[in-house]
Amino acid sequence: MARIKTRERILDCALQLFNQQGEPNVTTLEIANELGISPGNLYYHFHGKEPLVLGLFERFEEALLPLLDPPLEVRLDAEDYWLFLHLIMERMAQYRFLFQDLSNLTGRLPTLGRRIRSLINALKRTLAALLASLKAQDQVVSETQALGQLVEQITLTLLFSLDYQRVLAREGDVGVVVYQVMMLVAPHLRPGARRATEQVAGKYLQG
Amino acid sequence: MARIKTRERILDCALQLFNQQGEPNVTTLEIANELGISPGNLYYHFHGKEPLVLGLFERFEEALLPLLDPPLEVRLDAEDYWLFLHLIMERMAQYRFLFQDLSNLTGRLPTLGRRIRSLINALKRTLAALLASLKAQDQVVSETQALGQLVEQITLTLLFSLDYQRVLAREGDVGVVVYQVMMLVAPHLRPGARRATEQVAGKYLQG
DNA sequence: GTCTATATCGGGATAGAC
DNA sequence: GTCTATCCCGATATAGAC
Repeated sequence: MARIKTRERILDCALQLFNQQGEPNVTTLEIANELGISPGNLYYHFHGKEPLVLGLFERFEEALLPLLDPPLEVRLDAEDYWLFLHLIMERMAQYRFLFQDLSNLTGRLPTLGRRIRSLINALKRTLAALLASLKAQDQVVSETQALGQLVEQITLTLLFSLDYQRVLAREGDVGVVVYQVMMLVAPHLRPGARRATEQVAGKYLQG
Repeated sequence: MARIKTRERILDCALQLFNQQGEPNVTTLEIANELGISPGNLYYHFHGKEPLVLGLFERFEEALLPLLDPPLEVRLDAEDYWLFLHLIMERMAQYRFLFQDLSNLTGRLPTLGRRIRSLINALKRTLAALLASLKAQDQVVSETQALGQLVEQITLTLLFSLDYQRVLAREGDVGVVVYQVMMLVAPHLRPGARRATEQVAGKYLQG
């Protein structure tokens, strides 16, 4: 049949509501009502909110993991780095509810916590590998200590910047996050690349 | 009488439990039990969790605001900046529950949201003023655009770094946050100051 | 697979005695 | 101010019919 399976529709709807209102503020009843199905039916597919969140996390993981296996053999430049970050952030923004209540979720669902940590570590490794590649080409001039810290800082920004924007009652734009990260990396680039990046960053903010 | 007023004891206890377990995971009943008073009594003093959170926020505001009125007339150097950040972070850490569920809290309690935003803005102004002062003394070399972004980045870090550490199942140390911010500012310092800072930062991480 | 109806449970609110 | 006892409600869980 052409109709999407109910299970998938539930996940889609839950994702939407979670993202809009925050996971703790959405009840299973609301999800059922929004979908026009009964609470009992929803319970048939997902025994509560917990498995729902886990189900959505699996989707997220599937979407993100392929990106964390970057083709390092090719020669890349700073532009590629921004593109890469943009793709990451887009996927994270699609599941932004996961990051709005990160400590809470990871605290309540230890399984989720472990898997998220492992995902974050994969992300850090990738970010570090790409930076190392840029350094090997002399695009990046900073020392290793500083770069290690830079990776931490980029990760922090990717994880929490949308949240930060929301707290400040701003729109929550992926472009802004990428801009922030560009400005974060810029001081570590060699002077020429640095100026170029700061200019591109300014344009990025509008688009 | 020598005994602390019940109202204050409730606030103290709530703060402790909120910080340990996260505000959403603590019930008024738990607080009452922990204190050895009845739920009814607690309700007599605070009609629910909402006024409790507000009450704690007021305390936090009182503790932080004096710090956000820095003596800009005196000549300061980078060292003073780190000390200042350290003091800020210590106070924030004392009320860390506020930042563990920031979007949630500000979403649920619009009043709190407004006041937190205003506090964040005061913080940003102060951070910017101090950076400008360092720039006036040629300690800082970056352009204004970059410095504006740096303020955003420092703010983000102060607000979310403890949370980040918690998600990674680390200890949640104020020193680590200050270290992160130092490494964030370092690339904007003139070469001499930069090296000095990176060295001090390394030591800071242990202490 | 999907529905309706009901049970359960936990947290918050509240009355009234002391 | 503080206690005990109870009520209320929203959310989740579950049984059983269709």
